[in-house]
Parts: sequence; structure tokens; C-alpha cells
Amino acid sequence: MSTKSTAERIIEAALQLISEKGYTAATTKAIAELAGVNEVTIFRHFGNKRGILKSIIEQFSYFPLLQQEINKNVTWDLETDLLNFSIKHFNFLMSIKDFVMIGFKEAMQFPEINEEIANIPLHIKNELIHYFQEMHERGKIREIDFEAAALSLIAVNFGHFMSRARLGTIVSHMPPEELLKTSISIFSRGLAP
Amino acid sequence: MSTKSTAERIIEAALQLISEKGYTAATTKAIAELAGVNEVTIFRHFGNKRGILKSIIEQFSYFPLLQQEINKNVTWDLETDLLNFSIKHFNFLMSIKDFVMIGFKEAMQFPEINEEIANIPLHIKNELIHYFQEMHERGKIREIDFEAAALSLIAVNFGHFMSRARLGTIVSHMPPEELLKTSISIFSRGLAP
DNA sequence: CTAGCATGTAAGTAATTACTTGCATGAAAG
DNA sequence: CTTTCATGCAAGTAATTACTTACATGCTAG
Repeated sequence: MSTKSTAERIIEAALQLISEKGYTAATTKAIAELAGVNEVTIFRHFGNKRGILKSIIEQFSYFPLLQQEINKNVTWDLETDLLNFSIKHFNFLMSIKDFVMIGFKEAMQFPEINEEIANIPLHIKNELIHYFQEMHERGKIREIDFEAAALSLIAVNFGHFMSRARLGTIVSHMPPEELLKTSISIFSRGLAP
Repeated sequence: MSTKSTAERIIEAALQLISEKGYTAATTKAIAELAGVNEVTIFRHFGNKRGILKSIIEQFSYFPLLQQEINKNVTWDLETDLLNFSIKHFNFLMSIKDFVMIGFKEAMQFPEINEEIANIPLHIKNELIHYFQEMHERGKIREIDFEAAALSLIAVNFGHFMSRARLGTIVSHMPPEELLKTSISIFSRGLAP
């Protein structure tokens, strides 16, 4: 049927169902059906239902953080760099959308997920602060609280992502790239000396 | 025990439990226990489990939208007005935090909630666009896509809210007011002519 | 005082859920 | 050819869940 292994198909199905309905409502029977395997196969592979989620979390903890990408292609032109980062950040969030949604749904019952998710803005924040400091030394950014600036930039991107991922085009029909462009135009101008 | 009516106590308990664990995992038994009532009382009041959520949604659809508040206290000084709005917006989101979380958890199973939640940024967006247009005519804002600007401002505030509401102080220990102040300082400067 | 109304208590039911066991099958590996 | 291994299939189990019914109790309004 497909080239993917049984375990992979189960994980994919679980990822989809749990991100849609939540952990409790995503039954092992439904996951098995979507994965095209017998329900017992799930338990043979993962022991119990929690085992599936544990595997999902492990899979994402190895996910290459956007982090290293940020420093790539730095031009030291504020607007260029920030737009580049924003697009990468936005696309990265979109690529792990299901996992992020599970994180927000199941944080209470699976604290490990929340930690995994909190790591993303935390690392990005530090990278951005570093970049802002360097830009300040180069005289391209005014005196400002760099941490607050970094958090704000992350917040805009995350806000746009959530709007798209959860509400679709209800709030706006603007294409994301256009939105990000204006966002960054405002933001970089606000940081300039 | 308390001055609140039985129905109110049930709704409050359900709001808390559903926002924590999700609709399916929040059992009627647990809701009854937290509300300090007998389980059957829930069914006498709301018919079935969905009835509780239906009541919760109704309650929030009557919630006074932040919207009307925005126009209040307008000084036509960009940074003052935007900071004022941001703080109101942020506090508003915090006050309906549980409902927002339910919205993100149960959107798939209860589309009505998502509509209710999407209404918030939609209305605010229109108010902000109106404000930006007026400010542009007064020569206090440069030529820019007003919709994208409005969406960006909403996104920052929402991003800050989600960071606080879900990740607490993991990402940053900065007090929200301070964060918003820097946010708006950057944003209003980025909009200025 | 009494009638009604909201709630508690006890008991039960049908459906679902996570998970188990035992056995059959088919494909690949030695 | 035979062994091994992954999977399917059938059946079952204990626990939980939403929801029901019947009856008891206590407070309040007339």
C-alpha cells in the first residue's frame, strides 16, 4: 500500500487524530483504522496508548531546531534579515503545526510536551537577542530592551501562525508572506535608530 | 456554601476542567465533584454533557466585546492609544483565557466555539483599521497596508498572551506591562511617518 | 401547615475503551 | 524446506462513562 513502515503509519495517524480531537478522544481503534493496521498491532509496537505519544514526543525532540538556520544568510541589513527570519520561523511552525496543537491540548496531562514546545521560543529568543546586540553595536538598532524586542518579534510570528493554523481565512484573506512583509516593515523601522 | 447558583457552579467547574483536560477527558463525575453537586443535578440542569458546553458558549457570546472599549479614551497620540489598547486587549484575553483554551482544544468537535473566538480578532481588526485610517488622515501614520498593520498588532498581543497563558515564565520573566510597553514603542515608531 | 421544587442518594444500564490472549497466515531468511 | 517474525483475526475482560429511574429530604412560598 505505502512504503512507510507500520510504526510510522501508526504515529502519523495518531499525530493527526490527537491533534484534531485530543488525546482522550483519539481512540486506539480509530488510530488503527486510519493507519490501516489492526488495533493489536498498536499495542505490540508501543505497549500502551501513552507509548504512541511518547514516540511522537521523542520524534520531535530530534527535530532540527530552526535555531541554526537563523544565523545562516545574515546580511546585516535589518529588514532583510528579519523578513528572512520571519518567513523561516512561520514556515517552521507550520511544518510542526500538529505537534504544536497537541502541545496546547495536552499540556496538562503531558508536561513533557510543553517543555519541548517552550524550548523553541526560548532558543530563538536567545539567538535574536544576540543578533540585536550585534546590530546595536553596528549602530543599526537604537537603544532598546533587546529581550522584549526579541519576544515581540516571536510573538508577531506566532500570532500570525496561530491565526492561520486555527482560524484559517476567517480573520483575513491576506497571503502570509504579504502579512509578514508588512509586519517586518513596521518592526524593523521601529527598531532603527 | 457559596452565593452562586447551582448552574453557575457547574458551569464554572466545567469551564475549568474542560480547559485543563479537554472536553472528553473532563467527565461529568469530575465536574459534579468540583462543583460540589451531585452528578444527576448536571443532567437535570443541562440535559446532557453537550448542554454544559452549549451554555458556556452562550455565556461568552453575550460577553461584552472589548471592541466598544477601544474607541474610549482616544487621545490621537499614537503610542498612548496603542499602549492603552494593547493593555486592554491583553487583559481581555487573560480574562477569558479558559474559554480561549477550550476553543483551541475543541474547535474540531464544536465549530461554534471557533466562530465565537474568531469574532474577537475580526471585530478588533475593523476597529483598528478605522483608527489607522483616521490617524493617517491626520498625518500621524505613514502610507501602509492598514489591514496588515492591524493584524500584526493583534498578533503581537495574542502572541504575548499565549506565551504567558500556556508557558508561564518559562520563556521570559518580564512582567507583561513592560513587554507590551516595548512592543508598542517599536510598533508605533514603525508606523510613524 | 402544606404543596411544590430543587437537590441528594442509591442502583442500574448500555456502550465504549484500553488492553490481553490464542491462534492463523504469509513472507522473508537461513 | 523450515523456521522465524510481523501481522491479522476473533473473542473476551475489567473499568469507565454518559445517562436513567425511583425515592427520600429539606427549604420556601402561599
